[in-house]
Amino acid sequence: MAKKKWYVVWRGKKPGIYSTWAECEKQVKGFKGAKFKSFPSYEEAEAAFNNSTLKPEAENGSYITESISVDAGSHGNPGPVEYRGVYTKTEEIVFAHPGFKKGTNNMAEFLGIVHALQYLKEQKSAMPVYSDSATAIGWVEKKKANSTLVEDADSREIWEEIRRAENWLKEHTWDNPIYKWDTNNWGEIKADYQRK
RNA sequence: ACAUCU
DNA sequence: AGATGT
Ligand SMILES: [Mg+2]
Ligand SMILES: [Mg+2]
Repeated sequence: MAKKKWYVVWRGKKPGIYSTWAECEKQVKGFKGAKFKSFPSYEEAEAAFNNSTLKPEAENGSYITESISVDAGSHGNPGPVEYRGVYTKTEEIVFAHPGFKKGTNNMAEFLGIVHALQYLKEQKSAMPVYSDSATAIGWVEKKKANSTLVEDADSREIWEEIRRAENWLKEHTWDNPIYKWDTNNWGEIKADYQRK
């Protein structure tokens, strides 16, 4: 038989350090997104539990429910695209674009974030905006959508909207932080179209 | 590789 | 299995 092990549960029903697999399993079974690992000594387990930075998939805290979450949907990529924003806490849809004839996933993710900033500025709200698109968040920060989509008759509409959005970003300020939605730890963003 | 879209 | 992006 192997030597005694210690079990750290970072995310489970009750996070903590457990001395038996049975106890650990109790905290972890049926808990979506559970994070746990065994250690050969209590010292190592304690260090790992406290040093949340050196965990397998380090994660701290959760998301802010008082926020807007945006997401894009498409039928093919490139293809017809749309975006929408929801109130994270309730999943209530607060805005939705009817769709563009042809665009890319990243263009629609970008337009969704910008629309959220415009909407929240109008509401005089500084609540955060969540997006699961690292690409689109980067484009908003640079105020430049670096899409490779060729502009033709079908994509002209979205390209014009992209230019309007870039111009709006350059001409306005906002107080809303834009955060990356951590899909791996939190599941699909609340604005997701559930097509996958 | 990472983050997305089908 | 394919495309959009850093
Ligand atoms: Mg998305
Ligand atoms: Mg989605």
